[in-house]
Amino acid sequence: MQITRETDYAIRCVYYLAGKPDEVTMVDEISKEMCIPKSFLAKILQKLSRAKIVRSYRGVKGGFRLAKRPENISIDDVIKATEGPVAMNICAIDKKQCGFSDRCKIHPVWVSLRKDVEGILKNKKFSQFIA
Amino acid sequence: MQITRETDYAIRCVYYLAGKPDEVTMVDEISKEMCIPKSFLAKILQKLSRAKIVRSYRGVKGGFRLAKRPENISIDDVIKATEGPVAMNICAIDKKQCGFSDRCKIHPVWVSLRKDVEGILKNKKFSQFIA
DNA sequence: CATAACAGGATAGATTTTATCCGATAGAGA
DNA sequence: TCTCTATCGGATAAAATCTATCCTGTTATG
Ligand code: SF4
Ligand code: SF4
Repeated sequence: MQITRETDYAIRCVYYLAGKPDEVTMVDEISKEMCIPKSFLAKILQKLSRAKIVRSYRGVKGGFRLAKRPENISIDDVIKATEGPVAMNICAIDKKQCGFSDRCKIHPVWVSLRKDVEGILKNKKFSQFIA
Repeated sequence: MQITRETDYAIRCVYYLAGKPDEVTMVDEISKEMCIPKSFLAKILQKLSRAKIVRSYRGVKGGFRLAKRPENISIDDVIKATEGPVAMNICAIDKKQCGFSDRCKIHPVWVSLRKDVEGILKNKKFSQFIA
């Protein structure tokens, strides 16, 4: 029912980077400022990087920077990057995941709820959270 | 992000019982009809019983029956009984669960989303699902 | 009082979560 | 070019949670 710590960290991390979208920031700084275990954060940033939410810079003076403007990154994007699509039940993503779905009257509840929640989270852009 | 199998089973189980709200049904029957492992279901029914969603009858001719009318049982009630309050993040239930919540601009998103989702699920009564 | 059916506690395998570590790689600057 | 720094990516693992089963005890029926 809940997002994982990993995803929460990811959101906090993007939130921090959104505060200085033009600077390259080291893992170590984000880790300290946002209270996220450094080695774990490094792994999370790799996922965000593959999802094109952040860009990485290696070597001396390296670090991370948002790959897009904060107004073009939603909370939903970050969740997708770390733990896949939002859904409150397996059948909301893929009906076939449940052998019971053909006979199931509850199924549409999850499909519709997913649509609602996804819609809300897609509308939460990081530009809204900057201090 | 997702409800557990246990909760899905619980919902299916209440759904089945809602189809015959005045009969006492054995675990074995629910198990077979709804494709739920019997011993697991027995445990789940204990939780539903403690939550006053079903009533149990012991001894010969025993089994389970809804403790209320289907129109007075919501999906939210069942989720609460098996895995506690609906929330997409720890801080949506209790701000203090996260040491970062005082400084956190994302926090209100989860509080508001929780309210929305809870509202939707509270409105899904089992009377709506009867065939 | 024999039997049927639930109650509740103990247990355990599988999976997921939450990390950590290390060798490899790439870039900046001397 | 050489060195230093910071990320990359894979391996690893402890802890927590999920999923499920079993067994003993209790209760009610006929
Ligand atoms: S809601 Fe119905 S279709 Fe979806 S997982 Fe549960 S039983 Fe299957
Ligand atoms: S959203 Fe903010 S307050 Fe909530 S858990 Fe994450 S960091 Fe903490």
